[in-house]
Amino acid sequence: MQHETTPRDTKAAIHRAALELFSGQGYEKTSLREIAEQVGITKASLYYHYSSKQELLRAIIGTFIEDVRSVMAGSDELEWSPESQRELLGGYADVIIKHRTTGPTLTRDIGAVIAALDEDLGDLIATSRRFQLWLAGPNPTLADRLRAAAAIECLGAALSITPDDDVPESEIRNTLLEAALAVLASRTPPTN
Amino acid sequence: MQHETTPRDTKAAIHRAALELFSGQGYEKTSLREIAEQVGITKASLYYHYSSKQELLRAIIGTFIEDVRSVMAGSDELEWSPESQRELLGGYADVIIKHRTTGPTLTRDIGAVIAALDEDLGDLIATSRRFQLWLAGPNPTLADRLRAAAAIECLGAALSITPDDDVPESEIRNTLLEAALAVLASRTPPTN
DNA sequence: GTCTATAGAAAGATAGAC
DNA sequence: GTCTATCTTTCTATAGAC
Repeated sequence: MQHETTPRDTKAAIHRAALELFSGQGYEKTSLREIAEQVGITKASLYYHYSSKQELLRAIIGTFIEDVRSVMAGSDELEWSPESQRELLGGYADVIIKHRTTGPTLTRDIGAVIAALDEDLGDLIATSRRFQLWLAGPNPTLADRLRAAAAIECLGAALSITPDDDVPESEIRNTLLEAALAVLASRTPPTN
Repeated sequence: MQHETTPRDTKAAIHRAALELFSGQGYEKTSLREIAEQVGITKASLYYHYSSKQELLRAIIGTFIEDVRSVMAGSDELEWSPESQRELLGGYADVIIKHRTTGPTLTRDIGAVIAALDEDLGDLIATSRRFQLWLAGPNPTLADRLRAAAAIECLGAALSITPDDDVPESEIRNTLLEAALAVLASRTPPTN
């Protein structure tokens, strides 16, 4: 309780400001000048803490990516069953809700995120594919895989809820999880 | 069959090139130099056909936006019923699938799209909100509205399917529509 | 750790000849 | 309608003093 803008952790302040600006107006449209301005330092000082704009982005999305991969990797060890399906999907929902503030940056600036991931990208894509396939259940048809994609997309709706809405996170989680499971269970009717 | 790069419609060629580049690497990361290069003209010539980069974006998303709004506006005239719900949701799916190539640009560069919409934005947001509320059914709870958002998100999965996949569009449509309806029908179980 | 100053590149856009 | 040439602005990033 000594300073207004926190003591020596300018680094954290930069992180916060960047996250806020990236979320609000996108990665490309946000300049380091703006970030520095919001923190109250100069661009040059910013470079003391982060060696590039891309590294700043990496720092922001890092924990999210790690959490997502960790959950998805669970599909490599868990045998498929309705119960494990529910469990993993629930874990996925938890991660998304936990990182709700980082979400917009991730979904919106995919291009920049992909570039920032660099060598970790291949791994993540492969893990994601395995997860989606696992989610589709045993011997999945094309439609099953489509449903798996849709179920994942469903959980993404958590990002479209503004955090200051008076909807408790537990209700968001439950509602969307049930919705995603309903998607997986849905089957096209006889004909149409 | 007189020319390689089509006769006098440079404008259409610019449109195509821009759509391709925007989809591939994003709006902000694509420069007018790149677009001009791909078309085989200079930047200056490009400005003869489109007065700004933003107008080029407007031209690209224009028909999509109009179609989406048109479908959503249907909720203002149709009385809610399970049948009309299915009908409107189906129309929404059709629009998304129809504009699949434009989709990535729209979802990815939201910031730029919002800026380009400018005065049409307010209208679109309002229409979208009414549509979502209508979709949630009569006397919707918060959870109902969440499900409506998730159902819409569901249909967005159509954009994540690469067009050269050998999945027929009709199957995509049916599968995702049933999935979205399943979301709307899903209800959280007793306790958890 | 923070600053001033600036390098170097690339962007969007315009003027005016042909 | 297309070009060359150029303006103006802004960006990321670095050098070096304090």
